[in-house]
Amino acid sequence: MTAQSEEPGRKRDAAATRQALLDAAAKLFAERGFDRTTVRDIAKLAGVNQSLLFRYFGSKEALFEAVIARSGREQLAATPAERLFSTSLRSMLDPAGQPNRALETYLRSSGSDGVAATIRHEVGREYAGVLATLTDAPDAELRADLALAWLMGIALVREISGLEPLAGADPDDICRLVLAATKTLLERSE
Amino acid sequence: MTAQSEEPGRKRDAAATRQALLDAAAKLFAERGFDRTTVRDIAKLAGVNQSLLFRYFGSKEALFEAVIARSGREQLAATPAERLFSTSLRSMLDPAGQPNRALETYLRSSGSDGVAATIRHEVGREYAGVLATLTDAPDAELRADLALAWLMGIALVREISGLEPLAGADPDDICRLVLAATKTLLERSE
DNA sequence: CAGCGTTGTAAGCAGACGCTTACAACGCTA
DNA sequence: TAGCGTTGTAAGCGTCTGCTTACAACGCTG
Repeated sequence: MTAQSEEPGRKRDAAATRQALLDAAAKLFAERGFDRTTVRDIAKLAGVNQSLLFRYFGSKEALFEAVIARSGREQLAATPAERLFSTSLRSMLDPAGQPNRALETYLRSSGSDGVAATIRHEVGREYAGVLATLTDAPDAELRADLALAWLMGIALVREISGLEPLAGADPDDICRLVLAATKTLLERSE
Repeated sequence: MTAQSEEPGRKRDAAATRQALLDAAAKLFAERGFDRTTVRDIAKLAGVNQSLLFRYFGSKEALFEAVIARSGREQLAATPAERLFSTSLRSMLDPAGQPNRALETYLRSSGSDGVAATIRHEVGREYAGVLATLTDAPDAELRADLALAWLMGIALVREISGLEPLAGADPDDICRLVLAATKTLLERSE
């Protein structure tokens, strides 16, 4: 646990290797989900030997947990509640250059079980918890779950199924329709 | 291609074996999706040797195609357009004893590619096409896609993620909220 | 500089996967 | 009843999976 040099051009840098694995895993888990990402792919993208993945993280599931723990709460912490829905919607509609891919990872790992399922559950609960603060209806949490479900469904049908015209539609048009419909769900009564 | 005896208690009955494989595959594909269902599981549930699966269907993908082709268009043919959304919604909310699991299969196979992806695409297009007849808005098809996306998202979050309170909510409550919100999407301008 | 923990590499293990092959048992027809 | 196509079985092929092991290279500390 001594101080580590930060200069580039290094070899034998455990911290850099860990980070490379984390970055590679975040990218691949978001693109393919947990099951369809192999430890060999992650190690190859990170440019390191695959056995190091197990040395530093113990298992593929533990790596997944580390990835989600890092990226999952970033958007929640960075986005005010009243903008979370539209921000997340736009984030999923615009695949390019989005730094936060927590929901994408969530979606593409929806078939997995084990620890991956547990983590998915927690991420979903946190998003829904924030969305629930947007309405004062007695069933606020159910409404929030339904809104989140729509988000996931749109991303599912658009990015995974490629259903037209949704897949090629203008994000603005989608936002307009969805936000109009969710007004009855998430607005305050006052 | 001669006539086949239909009496029970038979052995060496190719038609019955084919049907057993089809039934077993339909059940498992709906429950686990394409990738997570193995040909060994299908053959075991059908009570036949797994090599017969390849004799009668050629490949796992071809079996999937046969399953979808059979069950996919049943609900579409049996349900009038104006009831398709609520019927499908209730069908997905009530997992027990539902004869039609086309959308469930669609959902749980969302991670697969290859022929499975193509078939998914077609099933989605057919559902959306019917839903699009419910509104006379110029962007009717986009609205239909969004409605279908909500269906899929609700099923995803409810049955796969198990997010509460959605997962344990009364189907009636869900239907009420969702149908109220989709009124702005799918109603006619009369 | 000797010793030793740390970082990295190469090879391989056991199991699961889709699919194929070789062959046995059955039953129709000539 | 002899022949032959059909139905079913058992075994295994090649590949991929997550994960482990054995070992080499490095660099700090005594």
